[in-house]
Amino acid sequence: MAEHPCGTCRFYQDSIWQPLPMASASLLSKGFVRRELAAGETLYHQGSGCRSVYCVSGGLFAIRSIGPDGTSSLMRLAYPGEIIGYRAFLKGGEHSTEASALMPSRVCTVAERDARHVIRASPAVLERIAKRCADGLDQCREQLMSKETVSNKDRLFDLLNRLMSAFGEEAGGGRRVRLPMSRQDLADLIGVAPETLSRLLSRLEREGALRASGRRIEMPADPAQRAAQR
Amino acid sequence: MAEHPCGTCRFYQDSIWQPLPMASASLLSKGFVRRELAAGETLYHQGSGCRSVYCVSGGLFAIRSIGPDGTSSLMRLAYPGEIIGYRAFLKGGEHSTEASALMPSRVCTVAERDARHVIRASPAVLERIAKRCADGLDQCREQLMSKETVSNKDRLFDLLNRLMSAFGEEAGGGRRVRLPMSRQDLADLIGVAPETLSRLLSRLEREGALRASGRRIEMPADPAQRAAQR
DNA sequence: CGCTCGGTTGAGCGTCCTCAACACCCGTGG
DNA sequence: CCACGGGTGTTGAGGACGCTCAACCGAGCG
Repeated sequence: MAEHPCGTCRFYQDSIWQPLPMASASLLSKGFVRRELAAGETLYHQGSGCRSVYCVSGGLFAIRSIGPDGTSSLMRLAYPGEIIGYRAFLKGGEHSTEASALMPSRVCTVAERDARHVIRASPAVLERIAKRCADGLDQCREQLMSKETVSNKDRLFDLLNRLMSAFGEEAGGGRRVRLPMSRQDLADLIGVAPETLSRLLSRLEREGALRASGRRIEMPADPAQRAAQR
Repeated sequence: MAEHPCGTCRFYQDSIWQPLPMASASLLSKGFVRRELAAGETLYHQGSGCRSVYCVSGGLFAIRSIGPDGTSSLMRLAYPGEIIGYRAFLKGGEHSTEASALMPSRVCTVAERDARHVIRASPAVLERIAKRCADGLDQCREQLMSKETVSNKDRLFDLLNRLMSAFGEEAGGGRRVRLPMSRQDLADLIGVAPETLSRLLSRLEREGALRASGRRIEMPADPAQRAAQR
């Protein structure tokens, strides 16, 4: 019989497609596509109108905004478990950003048509999508807030910590990670010029919070906490 | 018979409660309360859990965030036509901000219970609320964006223009408005220290974009445009 | 009168931006 | 093998902007 397509997913219990009555589940299965993306591949383009709902189930996505002059800037990251593309789905317009994989990644896709079918049959799904949207709003406001209250250096440190805990590995009394993005992207992410980012990294390094060499970042296990505490 | 409670509202055509089948409309009427607030009155408190959905139908509301240390800061304004309180409604948690009237104002309130009843009967309403949430998200990102790209002076000018067109009046070859908030609030709104706000105003004045005296702001009609163009 | 409160003005300072030069990595091509 | 060039990242100098602290001003009020 129709198993729930998210049944084996690591994020099943928090899935927006769950719980679902049997009939809706088989409806969902029809429109459900699991997709692997190589690093650099783009999932959807800014301005495109293909309004699927995507659930990141592995890897990392860059949500970029492309200015009228062609320059693009990394606005935020989407980690496994996050829903992306819901904004265009809810508003029914075009995507206002583009999403591309920063490392080999996987998404589960439900095409707009099918998603709307499922929602018609099970309105609770829409409720859960709306909740994700409200979460996104909270995050955005949080970001706006921290921009005023937290120093760029600290925000960079927080970001690196987040990446470290998501993708890092243990390495002799500390952790190590290979950053999946360029300095330029890193700079965009915390909202600073690349030169400034470089200097912030130097400062963190001088303070003993980390060691950086190219895209390799190492952080001492406990000492970093103590040093960063200051 | 049960008229639609929003029927006579200036924002009826964009109402989230519209269109609605007759049966749902009378359901809505039951939970529908129009409320007048005096300047300074607060609509809901941060941390409170009474999750009505509010529609601003007149006046102006301040959405404030109150820090753990008791200091409050004006995060954003809610103009007539906007829905507020939907975040707590969607997430089912407490309000993360407080809303208070900056001038004599009016809101239309639908209590959580009744709102959920209406939604159960007419899921399209939830869809419209979700859309408003996505709008809010867009606005928030827009704000984040403009923070990086637009100077504080220009952002202040834009804000004053917005207030001017919402609440200003014609006055001898220009427009005039009485600001419904303190300098501190104005400063919070554009994310700047009060001293800096004062200087920004001086600069705008020196450039001929406006004349400010206390809470009175005057803007020349066309010359301002030309002067601001520079 | 003197108080407080909101607002303005001034001085000093830190941070970040811009522009520019330079260092480095790694490919291609001689 | 080495020279070259582009892309990427770092470093330096100079300047703009906003923050903080502090003094001051004016209005409203006991």
